Order: sequence, then C-alpha cells, then structure tokens
Amino acid sequence: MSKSSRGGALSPGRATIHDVARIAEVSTATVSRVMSGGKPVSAEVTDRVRAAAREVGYRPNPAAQTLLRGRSQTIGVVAPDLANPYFAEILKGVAAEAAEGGHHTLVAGSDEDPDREYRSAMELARWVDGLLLCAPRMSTPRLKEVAAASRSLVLINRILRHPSIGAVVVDYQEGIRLLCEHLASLGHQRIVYLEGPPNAWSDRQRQRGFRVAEALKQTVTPVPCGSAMRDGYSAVDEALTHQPTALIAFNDHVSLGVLTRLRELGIDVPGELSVAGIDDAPMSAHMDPGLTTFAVSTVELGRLAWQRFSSDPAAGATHLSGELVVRGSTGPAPRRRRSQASAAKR
Amino acid sequence: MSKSSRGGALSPGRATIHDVARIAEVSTATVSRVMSGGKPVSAEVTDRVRAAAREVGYRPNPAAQTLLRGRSQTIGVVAPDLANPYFAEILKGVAAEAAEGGHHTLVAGSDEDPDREYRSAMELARWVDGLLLCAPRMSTPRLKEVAAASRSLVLINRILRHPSIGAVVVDYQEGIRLLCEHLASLGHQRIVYLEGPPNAWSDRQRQRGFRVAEALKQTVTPVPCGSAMRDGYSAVDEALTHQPTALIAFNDHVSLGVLTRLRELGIDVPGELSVAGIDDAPMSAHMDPGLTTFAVSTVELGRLAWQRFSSDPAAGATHLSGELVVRGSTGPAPRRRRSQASAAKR
DNA sequence: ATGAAAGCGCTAACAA
DNA sequence: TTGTTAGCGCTTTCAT
Repeated sequence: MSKSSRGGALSPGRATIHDVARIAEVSTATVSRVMSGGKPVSAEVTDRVRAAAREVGYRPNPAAQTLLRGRSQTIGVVAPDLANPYFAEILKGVAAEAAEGGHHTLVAGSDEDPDREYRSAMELARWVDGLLLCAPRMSTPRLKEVAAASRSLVLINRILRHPSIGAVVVDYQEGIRLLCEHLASLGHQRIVYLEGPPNAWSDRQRQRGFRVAEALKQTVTPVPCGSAMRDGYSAVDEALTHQPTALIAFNDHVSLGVLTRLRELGIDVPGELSVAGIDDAPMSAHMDPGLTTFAVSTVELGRLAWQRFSSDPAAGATHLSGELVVRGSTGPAPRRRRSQASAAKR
Repeated sequence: MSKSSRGGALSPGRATIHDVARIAEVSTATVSRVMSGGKPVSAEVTDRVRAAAREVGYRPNPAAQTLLRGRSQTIGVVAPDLANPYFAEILKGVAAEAAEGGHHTLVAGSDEDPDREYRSAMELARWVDGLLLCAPRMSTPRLKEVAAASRSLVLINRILRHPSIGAVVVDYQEGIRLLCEHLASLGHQRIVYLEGPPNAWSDRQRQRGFRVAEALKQTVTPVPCGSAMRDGYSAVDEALTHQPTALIAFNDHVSLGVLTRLRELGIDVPGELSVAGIDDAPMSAHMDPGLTTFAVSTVELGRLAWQRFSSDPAAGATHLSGELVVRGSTGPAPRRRRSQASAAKR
C-alpha cells in the first residue's frame, strides 16, 4: 500500500514489468507468467500481480515482446491509392480479419509510383510478419527482392511464379469475356477499352480477355486512360473519335468520370452509347443509369488475402471469380452510328 | 571473402548487426555508427561496413531500435469505417504526410462500435508515438483513458477540453447555416434532416447549426438515419411522411442512397424535392443531378492532423471551415406541396 | 510454484 | 577513430 504510491502512476502507459514486480513483490518472471496466462502460478500471487498491474496501468511493451519473439503480430498493406474505394475496401476487410487474429495493420499508399511502392514495401518488410501488396506496379526483380526481405509475401491482382510469393487474383479475363458477350448479345461491334495504369498486371489480364472479341466479330480499340475518375472523364473525347457503340472502362471508378463527361456532351447512355465498368464499386448501383459491371467481392478478396498469411503455404495463386451485373448503362447498339460531327465536336 | 560465405545470405532480411560486424571485422558499435550516419568513422571502415551490410542485406531491426529509443516512429489511426471515402481520404492524407516525416501508419476500423473503437485505440496506443482518432464515438471518460495511455492524442471532428488532447474539427455548424440559408433563398420552409450515428459529435454540431432555421422561418424535422449509403436509402420513406420540400443528409454518402430511393419512387430532384449533402465526396460532382453540399477538404484535414503531432503542442482545437457548393440537386421549392398520397404510397 | 539469469538486436555512454 | 560495456523491457530456460 505505502509502497504502491512510490510507484508513480503518473504516466500509466509507461509502467514496466519491473514496476509491477516491485509492487506485487514477485519476480518479473512471475509477472510475465501471469500476464501471458496458462502458466502455473498460485491464485494468491496471480491476484497480487493483477492488482499491481491494474494499479499502475501496466501494458507490456510490444517492442520488447517483438524483439524477443521475433514476430510483431503486425501485417503490412501497400496499395496504389488508399482513397480508391476498391483498395479502401480491401484494406478494411484485411484489417478486420487481422484484428480478429490478433494482428495489427500497417498501411502505405504508393500514389501509383512504382518506386515509392518498392521503398514502402521494403520499409514495412522490416516490421511485419506478413506483407500484402495490392496490385503492385513495381518490376518483377524488385518484387522478388521484396519477397526475399519479407517473412511472408502475398500479392493481390498480380501473379509471379516464385516459391515464396502467394497471390489472390480476380479473374478479369473472364470478366472481360462476360462483358463482351453481353455487349455482343446487344449487337455491339465497335468497342473502346479505356486502359488502366501502364504497369498494372490486371490491365494486361483484361486485355487478354479481349481475345474473345474476334470470335464475337467485335473490334476493340484500346485508349490510354488510367484508374481514377478524372482519367475516365478526360479519356472520353479521344474514345469517341473511334466511334464506338460501347465503352468498357478499366474500372467503375473510371466509368463514373466517363458518364459525367458523356452527360456534358449530351450523349445518351445507353441510347447512343453503352458503358460498362469493372469491380462493382458501391456507388455503381446508385448511378443513373446504373452501371453494368463485372462484380468482384472486395470483402472476399480481403478475407482470402488474410487466409494466405494465417493458414495456407505462401506459394501459388487463389483465383476469385466475379459475376456480370447488368444495369441500365448498357443497351441495344444504336441502328445508325452517330454522325462524325456529333462525335467530334467538343 | 571466404568469411562472407559463412555468413549465410539465405534470409537477407534476418541478418543482424553482429553478422555485419563480423564480416567487416569491426565492432557492432561501429556498424551502428555507419548505419545511422553523421558519426565520426574513417572512410575506409565506412566502405567495409557498407559492403558487408549490402552483402548480407542487413536492415536494422526496428523492434530493437524502438525498445532502445522509446519511440516507434509510428502513428495510429482509428476510424469508424475505413471504406467510407471520407475516412479513406483522411487516412491517405495522414499516411502520406507521416511517411514524409519518416513515420509509419497503423490503422484500425471500429465498424461504428464504440467498444471496439476503445479497444483498438488502447491497443494501438501501446505501439505508437501518436494516435489519431477519427470521429470517435466512445464516451468522454474512455477518451480520457486513451489520452492517458497515449504518448500523444489527436481527435478529428470531436472536441474535448483536456490538457493533452488536440483536435482538428470541421465547422459543421457553419455548414448547416450555409445550407439553410441557401435553401431559404430558394423558398424552402419544411426541411428534413437525416441524422448521423447516435454518438457522433459532429452530428450534434450539425444539429446546433439548425438553430438558424427559426430566424429563416424554416421547420427542421430530424429523422434517424446513419452514415452509410444504405442508411440514406432506407430513411427516405420516413422522411417523406413529413412532407418536406428539402432534405439535408448527414453526409454525401447518405445523400447518394437518398437520390437512388427518390429515383425509384419517381420523385423529381430538385423539382419536387431538393437534396443536399455534407462533405463533398468525390462522387458528388458526378451524380445526376450534381449534389449541392458543404465542401470540406479531407486533404487539409489530414495535413492538419499530422501537424498536430509534428509541430503544435497537443491541446486545443484547430477549426477548419468549408464552403457551400451549389449543384443541381437543389432548386426552388415547389409551389404546391406534393399530395399526401404521392408521398405516402410505397 | 517461484526466482535468477541470460539474451533478443540495437545504441549510447565511456574508455582507449 | 574505434572498441567495450551496459541496458532498453520482456520471456524463457534452468535452478530451486
């Protein structure tokens, strides 16, 4: 009692195991045993220790625990854009699962910069037990470097044949196929594809998916774009010069920008032009018209990514498939192509 | 040379300072000096150490550094919903600023659960140098507990008079005032406010803002709602029973759900009903009609929050103001109130 | 059931 | 300029 007041409960977060040991009049080893539980300690001592711990607000120093155990109970997540709903949802899912499993989540955004992405990944690798790279844009050799520096590495939407790299990927090739078939059934022959970021593996998967177009007698013209709303907005004008009857964007986010620009131009969707996205972002169902898209469960993506850390061996890829969601933004191809004039002017 | 092969470069991330010291044939202290830089070490030794470090891929163990220094170079961010664009953007901003300042960012989502929020905060507090709580829903006593357990605590959108708690808040009261005045100028007298989550301080600020309504001869009816799109969608029907000519939602996210439901009901916006949101979410400009809203810079919010950690003393609140953005979703109040029938049916 | 002691990887005195 | 040593806070043998 008199002793305890000497302990100094001024900064509760800063009490160490020694403080507790001193107050409870036991060794630090015993305190440790009580705190971790499941160790043989007498009831009486347990109570004394618990009381002392509560008194000074003792909480074990995680750095010390990490140093000793060699594991930080922390995972790292790196994504090109933390504000992009797609990655934000994955992060939310992974962080929730990780917390469930007693792990913390460290994040870093790369702003689509492969170099920054690499540096962030290497930096986080020092800390974490497992590293999750979302749609990494860095080169393959660098990715292998990261793998070597990481205790455990999992990729989302990128595949790399490597013994210690795991992956969870969405089957975007199938997504494009479904979208093309859907458009074909509506009579669309001229499609423009708004491309994603240059180094995105998942963009290449989409491009591959377009190989079905030939069989469907469709022409697909790729137009450089990006992954953000404003990219879609800006790419519309060039897309229109190819006089498509339908337009598929890299993702729903981009489609949003597209719809806005088309509205400005007074082009009716889907009357004059059909528009489709990919991913089924939360707001896609709320657009007017609703956006036809290839729906992917980000929740599931996050869950699967976490599983790679906790259960599965690292190597190999888990494939996740999505489904076609038809809403109002796609409709029958117009009988007559819009006039050159209406397409080009502004 | 011959020695180095014994070092075993198998797991590069796991090499310790001892390995480097052995290979470079110096003491660990010297290695430490070289790695941290700015210490007096001869050029020749520096080279040897650097070479050895590169050879084994040495990277200092952050847990050991943290244990020694007492600081982890890490901040923590807790938010009610990591997938909510508002918080995702704040997170993006804070994480970017923190990285700039050589800090890592630990995140946790609370799913709007005050209890989970408290536990996450206390847990992160063990680790981090600074803790950022976004729109915390937990009770004031608990918040003080967290403050006591944290090295440094900053709140976004919540104020608490406490010597060691800093805050960055948006002036939502002003936002509501601007919105009300705007609607008044359009002749709106009957407004429904779709309330945010029960424990949100920022919701209470909004409610206070509505005190201007009286002077403007407006009636404001609050209707319980929430912070998510689906909340807005679900709350519309009850809102309509009050026969408003305008509707203000807790945030833009909610407004999106509102617009969708109104479209389903065939109610014209803004012809029959005006709708306004708060925050100016990225997609708000892309809706049809565009959403009138009180715009807040999340980027600035993130930047200011980070500044609280790096420069300012903790206590006190920084106020951030926003601006009215008028788009198509608000218009003149309809001459005649919609008939009871049309409002109630369905 | 409990304590003493070693040591995780690193850095900061203090010596030399 | 470089090495030796102590110790950050904790857990885990190994004794007792």
